[in-house]
Amino acid sequence: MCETIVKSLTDKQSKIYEFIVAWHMENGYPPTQEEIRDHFGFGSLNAVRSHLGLIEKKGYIRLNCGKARGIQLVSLPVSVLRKQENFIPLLGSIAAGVPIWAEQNFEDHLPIPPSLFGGDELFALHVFGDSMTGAGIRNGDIAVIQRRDSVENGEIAAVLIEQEVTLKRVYLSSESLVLKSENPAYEDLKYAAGKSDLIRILGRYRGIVRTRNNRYCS
Amino acid sequence: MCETIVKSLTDKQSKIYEFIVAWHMENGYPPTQEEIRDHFGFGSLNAVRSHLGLIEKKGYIRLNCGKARGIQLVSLPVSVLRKQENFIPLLGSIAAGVPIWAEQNFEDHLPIPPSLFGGDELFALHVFGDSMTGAGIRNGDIAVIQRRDSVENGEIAAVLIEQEVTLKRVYLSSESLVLKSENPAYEDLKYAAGKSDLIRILGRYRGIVRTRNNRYCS
DNA sequence: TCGAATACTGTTTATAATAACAGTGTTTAA
DNA sequence: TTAAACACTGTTATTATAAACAGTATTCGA
Repeated sequence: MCETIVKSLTDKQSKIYEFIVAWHMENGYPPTQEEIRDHFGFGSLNAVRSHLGLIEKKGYIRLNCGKARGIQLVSLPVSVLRKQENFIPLLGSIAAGVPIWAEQNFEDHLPIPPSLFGGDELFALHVFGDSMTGAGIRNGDIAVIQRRDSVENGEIAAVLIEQEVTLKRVYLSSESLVLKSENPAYEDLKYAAGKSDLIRILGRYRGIVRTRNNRYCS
Repeated sequence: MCETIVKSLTDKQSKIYEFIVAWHMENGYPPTQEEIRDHFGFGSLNAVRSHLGLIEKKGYIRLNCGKARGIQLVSLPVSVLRKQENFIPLLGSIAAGVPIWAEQNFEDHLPIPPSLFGGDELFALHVFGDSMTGAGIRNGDIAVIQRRDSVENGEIAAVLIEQEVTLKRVYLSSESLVLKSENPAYEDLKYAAGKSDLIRILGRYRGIVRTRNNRYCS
């Protein structure tokens, strides 16, 4: 397959891209350059045009020359078409220090409506290892997580520990944070209250999807 | 809310509607009236316009007056939504002696494309009890099953035993059929080869879906 | 500190696309 | 059998939209 080199967008470009996506979801077709201009309050169409050109160069859209509303969303055409409410984003390895929704974290989309897991801000992760087998979560499962900065005591959460994402049961007291696996072979991880910034809670566990071959292939 | 009365489309209208949907999926934006005209070989734009007007009146699309490519697909029509490729039927209690696909067995539809579980003839079942916890299948999970009359030795299958559906690991030899639970608390079920017609294999286990509250609410 | 990339304003031109008017057969159901 | 709804042709006007040209100010990394 040909590799697509997807460069990261600047803030402005990102906002314009997001607007196009949002408009498309809202209206069922892409905005015109003028509609983009009006939304951002530009005085000139060329502000839009030059941005679109750059966004296209970076591989996020395709401009169909001469066609009205000829903006194709390259990377997520399907998700936009069938609307985000029908998909749960599947994140790959999550880079530390990067917002979780950052483009670079996305790996794929599970064609499952989030409503099935009863929540918004859902994402999915591959589960590696057997640290949560006691909770019926196994190596290769896809865990569905709801984005949260904190969770209830005793809840299972996706946590980012030293660049790695794992599922743990979280117990937080005034003096310490304890992460328990549901597998006797694993030891609890304890963090003094002060040190708890070493870990980052990504969200709360909401469920799993397990397919035959333990992996999702589209 | 106001009820929309969706009338059925004529053949021609249906073809045009389908074309719009297909074009949209292909290109990421709707076709223009001219593009529709060209596709159907009409000599006049008004052929298209009048059709679109009728399709709109019947509630399938919305025409955004004056806007280029202003065709909104209003409701993913039931025909598309209901398409089997987007759903896995969730069967309730399965009545003995009745074909598994019988209407009366249907309880709901999981809005998950069967392709995710890599197969056809898929259906889903609620899992009751903890007989398969050793395989990471827990009470309340939804098991995805592929309709089969027989399964490989050692595979997990949905079997109908005395009016009840359960998941078991199936071992078949020339003289007997053994159904094993993955939980030491349960004893194996053994059937002499002759008696094996007491049970009925419904299909092979393909995966599970587990939602927060252990049940699916639509 | 200097060039390259970015983020714009302003104007004009060309064309893509819809709307509106005026018709003709053909099917379909009361 | 007779409207009413459907399935079209043909033409022209109008507007929605993109493209092209010519610039300026700002940010940012080497």
